[in-house]
This record gives sequence, C-alpha cells and structure tokens, in this order.
Amino acid sequence: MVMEKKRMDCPSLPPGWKKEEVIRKSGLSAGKSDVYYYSPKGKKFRSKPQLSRYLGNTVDLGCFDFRTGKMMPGKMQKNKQRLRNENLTINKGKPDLNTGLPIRQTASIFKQPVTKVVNHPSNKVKTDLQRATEQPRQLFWEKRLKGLSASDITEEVLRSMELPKGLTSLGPDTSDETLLSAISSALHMSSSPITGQTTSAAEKNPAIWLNTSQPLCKAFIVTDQDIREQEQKVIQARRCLEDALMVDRMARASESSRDSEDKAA
DNA sequence: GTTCTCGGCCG
DNA sequence: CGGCCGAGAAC
Repeated sequence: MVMEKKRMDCPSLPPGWKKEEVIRKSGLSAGKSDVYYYSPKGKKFRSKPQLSRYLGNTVDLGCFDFRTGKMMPGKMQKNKQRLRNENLTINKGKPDLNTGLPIRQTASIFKQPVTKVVNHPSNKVKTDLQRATEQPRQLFWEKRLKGLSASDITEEVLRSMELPKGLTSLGPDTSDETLLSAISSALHMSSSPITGQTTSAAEKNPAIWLNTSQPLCKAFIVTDQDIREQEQKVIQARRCLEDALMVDRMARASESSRDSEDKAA
C-alpha cells in the first residue's frame, strides 16, 4: 500500500543519488508530500539550501527544482516573453549575466564530464574535427563580458588586474576592462597561442577582417622580462590560493559539524 | 541517541 | 499556496 517510500534514482542525476517522495498520511497536512535526496554516501537532504551548502560552489543550483528533481531551464517562466525585451532595455547599464561563454551549462545540477569526441570511421560528424573544435562564435562577443568582475563571497569586488602597456584593444569597445576579459577568456578557452589580431586590416575594419579565434586585441610582443615578471605573479597567486583553500577547508569542516548538530539539537 | 513525521512560519 | 526547518513522536 505505502509504496511511495521508495528511493528512486533520478534521471539527470549521477548514479548513486537517490530521490524519495513521502506522502503525509495523517494530520492537517495529510496528502501533502515531502521530497528528500540521498547522497551516494547515504546522507539525507531535505531542502535545496541544505543541498546547496553541501555541494558548495562546485555546482550552480540556480535553476534546479528540488521537488521534481529536474533542471528548469526557464525558471523565469512568466518572463518568457519579456526576456527578449529585458535584454534590449533593462540590460542597459547592467551586465548580461546570461552569457553562456565562460561557464559550461550542463543538463544536470552536477558537474558532468565533457563528452569526448573520438574518431569513428563510420561517423561523419564525429570525424569532422573542425566541427568538434570550432563552434560558431558571435562577432565581438567579448562585449558581453563588460561589467563582469571577480568578487569575493562578500560581493566585494576584487582588485582588477593591470595590463601590460603593450596591449591595445581593438573593436567597438576599447576599454581596458573588456580587453582584460577578452584576453583571459581567450587564454582560458583556446589551446592554441594567443597572438591578438595580426593583420593590420583588422584594425581598420574589424567587422570584416577580425580573426574570430583571437581576442579583440592588437598583436603584441612578449619579452623575456614580461615572462619573468609573470612567473613571479603566478607564484604569488599560488600562495594566495593555497591560503584560501586552507580557509575553505576549515570552513567546510565546521559547517558539516554544524550540520550534525542540526539533528542533535 | 537517531530517524520519522507533521506543524507552522514566512515569503 | 509551497519550501523549509523546528520539534515532538517514534524507534
């Protein structure tokens, strides 16, 4: 009769994660149901915030629907029609947070491995390396990064990086801010060398001559001195990261012990 | 002590 | 309403 108490593995969740729906059978709220999740290790989760805390920053639960266990791509359903307008009007002044470029949007709330594209003699698409590696890209897409900046958890904007003098921006938005975003993105996403725009034609009419696989930046020269200075910065940054990771580990430790007190209390 | 279950607050 | 969590009941 009471077969509702079965732990189901949920499609769109990795193996090991279970979802359970329990129907209330008495009281004023009889008939209502509660949803729980179980981690692979068996820990029970009874709310989205709790799940969120456990998964930390590794996962964006933004459009995850706890009750159904599915991703709701249009979490702003009622804005469905407005969305287009919003991007044209309200978006003035505010950064476009919808850019999908720097962040991989997965179907699940959990990080999914990238599908590996391998050569397969009988598969036209998968042997087409060009298609696999070169996705269409919007001209001047870097403009979408305008206004985005790194911040710490208190939302205090972190000090921006300084760009070497030799770097000059190119295109419709020549601010240093966008240039920095463009170059970091290029370094992050491309495995080939970043040279900037090498043809002088691109400077005169970027809309036509832009090399879209390179950032909106004039060609530049990197000296040995530049490299040595950068090495020092990296070393410094690694020390900071090391400290931050240590702090984070301790914070998580105290958080999980607080979670246990949840029940004890 | 832990787990289950429903109440009830709050947005 | 429904999500979230407190707390009593049940084990």
